[in-house]
Amino acid sequence: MSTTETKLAIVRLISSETGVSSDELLTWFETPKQAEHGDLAFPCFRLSKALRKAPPQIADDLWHALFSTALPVGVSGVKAIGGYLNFTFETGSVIAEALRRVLVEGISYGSNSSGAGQTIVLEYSSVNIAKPFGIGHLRSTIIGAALNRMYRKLGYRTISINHLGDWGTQFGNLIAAYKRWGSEYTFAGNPIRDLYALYVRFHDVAKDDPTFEQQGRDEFRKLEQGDAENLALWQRFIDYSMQDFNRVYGLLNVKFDHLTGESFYRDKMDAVIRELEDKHLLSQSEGATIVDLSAYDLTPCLIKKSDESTLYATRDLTALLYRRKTYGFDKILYVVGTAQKLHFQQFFKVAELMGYDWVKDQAVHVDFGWVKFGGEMMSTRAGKVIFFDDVLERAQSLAREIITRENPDVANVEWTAEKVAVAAIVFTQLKVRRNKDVNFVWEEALSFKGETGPYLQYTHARLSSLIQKYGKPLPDLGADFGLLGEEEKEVVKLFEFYETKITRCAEEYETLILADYLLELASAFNSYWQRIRIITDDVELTRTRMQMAFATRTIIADGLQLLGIEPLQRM
RNA sequence: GCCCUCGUAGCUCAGAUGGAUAGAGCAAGGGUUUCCUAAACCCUAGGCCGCGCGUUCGAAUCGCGCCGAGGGCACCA
Repeated sequence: MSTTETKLAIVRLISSETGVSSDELLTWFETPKQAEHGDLAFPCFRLSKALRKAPPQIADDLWHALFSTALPVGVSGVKAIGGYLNFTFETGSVIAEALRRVLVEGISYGSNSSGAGQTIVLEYSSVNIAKPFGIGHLRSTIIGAALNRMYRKLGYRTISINHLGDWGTQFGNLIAAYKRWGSEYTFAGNPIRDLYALYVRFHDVAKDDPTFEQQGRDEFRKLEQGDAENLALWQRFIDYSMQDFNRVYGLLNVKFDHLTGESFYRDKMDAVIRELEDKHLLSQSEGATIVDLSAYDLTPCLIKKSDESTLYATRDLTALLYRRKTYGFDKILYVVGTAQKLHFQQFFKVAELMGYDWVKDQAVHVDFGWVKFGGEMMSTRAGKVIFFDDVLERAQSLAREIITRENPDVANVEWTAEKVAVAAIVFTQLKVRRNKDVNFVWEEALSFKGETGPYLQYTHARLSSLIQKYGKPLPDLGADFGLLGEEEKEVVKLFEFYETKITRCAEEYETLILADYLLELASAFNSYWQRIRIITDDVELTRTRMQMAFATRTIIADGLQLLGIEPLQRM
């Protein structure tokens, strides 16, 4: 008897009593918020209007009519509490069904083929060349990469793109700065710090010296016209930057299918501008070429500056159409900060006006809030940033300290400390809702207790050493699941939600849902582990309990992997 | 000025489609280790869910208004 069949049996009974269709009733079920209320709750509130009775009365009456004398198969108890009819399932059947599935499906548990045949393009990270990897860039990178993995788990074909900020006036600025001060820097070791120093220095001088600012623009024009020296410098800046970014991507275990930045669309914009012209969408305003969007309560979308050069929107529009043609996606997600919301609304609308109706429901700006520090915005220009490297370094040395103190026989301490540090950093970004601004607090980033990445890794590591100690092959489907009871049920009953949680993440572009679930599962297991001794003299009982432990580890390992966190064997 | 987002415990955050006594973690206080990792576990304390009005049998959740914080609003990206 499976729980789904039990649900059907319950629904049929209620349907015959109330006249509401079984299909309708099935969608009403809820999971009680408190365990002692049971496994399944049927809320009677929606019946109160039709029956003209108070919900608690309805629950009571239904109980008397249907469940006071006999129980449906698989149900061990029914109680009417408040306006709810609460069902408790027979422990054995719940556990056996959920546990067996995890053990049989292993690492593919939670996956499905709901996305089969569909392609999703994800644009994320999109870092700016010549700027160091700040803690703010992390959000796009981490959220995007996690969503990418989840979509793949659900059977989608995904294409990930790092839309590098590798074109624009700032490169002229950098070239101008390089030509003036370049000889003072070595660009060895950590070349991006030198580039960043040039960047800050340029803005510092340019703010009082407009001729320097003009030099920057001139250098960019030369770059656009194909000046060999400037092109070579530009390429060097990219190489330096990518060297550094690739190191960070390696640490975060983030990969991209394409590194097509803004410069990639340089020679593709003319065709799009011509198309806009042909479709009579362009107009002149204050010397610039725009698409007027006032009919849609939007400010105009700038296509060309008054000096004929292109803008951000032109490049993004071009990229959108190029990707559509090249990848034929069913959906395209832009994991970009919420500050650019208007920009996305604008060029999406322009594409729509060009006749690309699919934009309406296939192009999505997955926006996210700021990473603030001390309640303030971080700004690269003002030099007010927290660098990824600095956070990593501090977190790693703290992790190293704890490992050597708590578990001195861990073999590869440095490697482990790095993985723990990354887990802490990554998880803080994934465990809050996207649209919230998050405050970066050192104390929190360097905490490995409670709701953190290291907590999940720790749970995984304990499970791993338990499994190692047990030493026998797992999974073992011959174990007698009937030996498991109420204690195990608290853990096992969470298993069945895994797939739903991943699906919800994918639907809402929200990593928090999975992050939160993994914490709940880990916490349930840790609580169990504290109370119950798993490996005992009772061979058969040990055998079944180990199945539960193994299944728990399977889900935690898979979930961590989806989020981009290394599940550790020891720490 | 117009538009968008946010406001829940001292701090950081959960509370999907309105529903049971609003939940975690950190910090604070107390406790647990002859035994599978104490980065754990258990207990205590801590709340006019920014304020007001409205819709509803029922509102942290929906609507309107106000207050507060942040962001965006033409040649940066």
